[in-house]
Amino acid sequence: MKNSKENKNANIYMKNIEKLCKSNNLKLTALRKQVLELILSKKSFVKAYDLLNDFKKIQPNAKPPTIYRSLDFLEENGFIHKLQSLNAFIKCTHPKEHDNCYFLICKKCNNIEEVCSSKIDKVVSNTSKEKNFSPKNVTFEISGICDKCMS
Amino acid sequence: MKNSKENKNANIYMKNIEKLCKSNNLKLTALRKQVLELILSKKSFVKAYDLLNDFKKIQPNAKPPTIYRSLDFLEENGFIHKLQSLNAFIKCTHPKEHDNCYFLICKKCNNIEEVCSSKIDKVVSNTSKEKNFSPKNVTFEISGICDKCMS
DNA sequence: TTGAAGATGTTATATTATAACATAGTGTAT
DNA sequence: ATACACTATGTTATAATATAACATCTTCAA
Repeated sequence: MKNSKENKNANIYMKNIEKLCKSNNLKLTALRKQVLELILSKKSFVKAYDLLNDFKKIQPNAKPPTIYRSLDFLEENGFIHKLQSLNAFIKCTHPKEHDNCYFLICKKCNNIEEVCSSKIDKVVSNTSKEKNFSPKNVTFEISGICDKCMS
Repeated sequence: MKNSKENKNANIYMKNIEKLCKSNNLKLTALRKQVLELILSKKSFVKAYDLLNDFKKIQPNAKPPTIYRSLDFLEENGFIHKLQSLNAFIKCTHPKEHDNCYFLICKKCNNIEEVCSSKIDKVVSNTSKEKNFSPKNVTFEISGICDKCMS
């Protein structure tokens, strides 16, 4: 039963988020939790309006700001990422455990791999020192063809 | 006379683009050239619809596809970059001379610094080998506060 | 208990981008 | 030169993404 395994993983993930919110004094409201649950239920990234349509099944009068505000909260607190090159959203694989990460985006199967590496932090911090630049947000996305789709 | 200096630089830049198009058998049509000129006339990035409004001064019946098609051509051939985190476009500082580069985006003054570094190529190629991923496009944008705006 | 701050509801609209089809220009094989 | 295939541009319409602005409701601390 793959689905039940996925549900279990999503449950574990959500418990972790709840704990993080508690310890960071963040309000994981019912709305925000529902939106996050929908995002977790996806195998890959999700578009805001697809999420809205999903959410309308729970709450038929939902509107774009409903979704976008929750996305803002979830992103600000590092629970999800926005993929800028796709205008899409995806769960963070290890919330609050890392700073920067990058994404391998397969154009064929739409699979996303989130990679955390100290190398990218080094590139960012080295550049920043060199240029006297104070970095706040990093977007690093590599699109191409993944292992599976190559063969 | 700062403007005349900038015009001169834009002219030199355009001569180079013309040469590159000739040698790469690319059609730099009047339309594409005009759009590129408008982009070159900007100190920083430009949004597609601002470009459209500018362009309407030359050709009042211009429509979004007019601009987007030219942007596509210019981007595909490496003469401009799309800044994914801003939905904006900016000239490439050294067309056809490099593969990957990244951008330091100042949130205060909107200045963009294009940085080319072999380090990013290394991160990309190392990751790709490790993950057996075949990279095609790289988006790497760091937003923050620049040197000037820090002081 | 009240009132300030934050969260959500709601309406409207702004912004970004592309589909689809018509027309015009360009180059090339005959 | 001509016709025909290909590319570029014109044009209409609409899709897709995102936010402004204001109303109402909650929450929680003073």
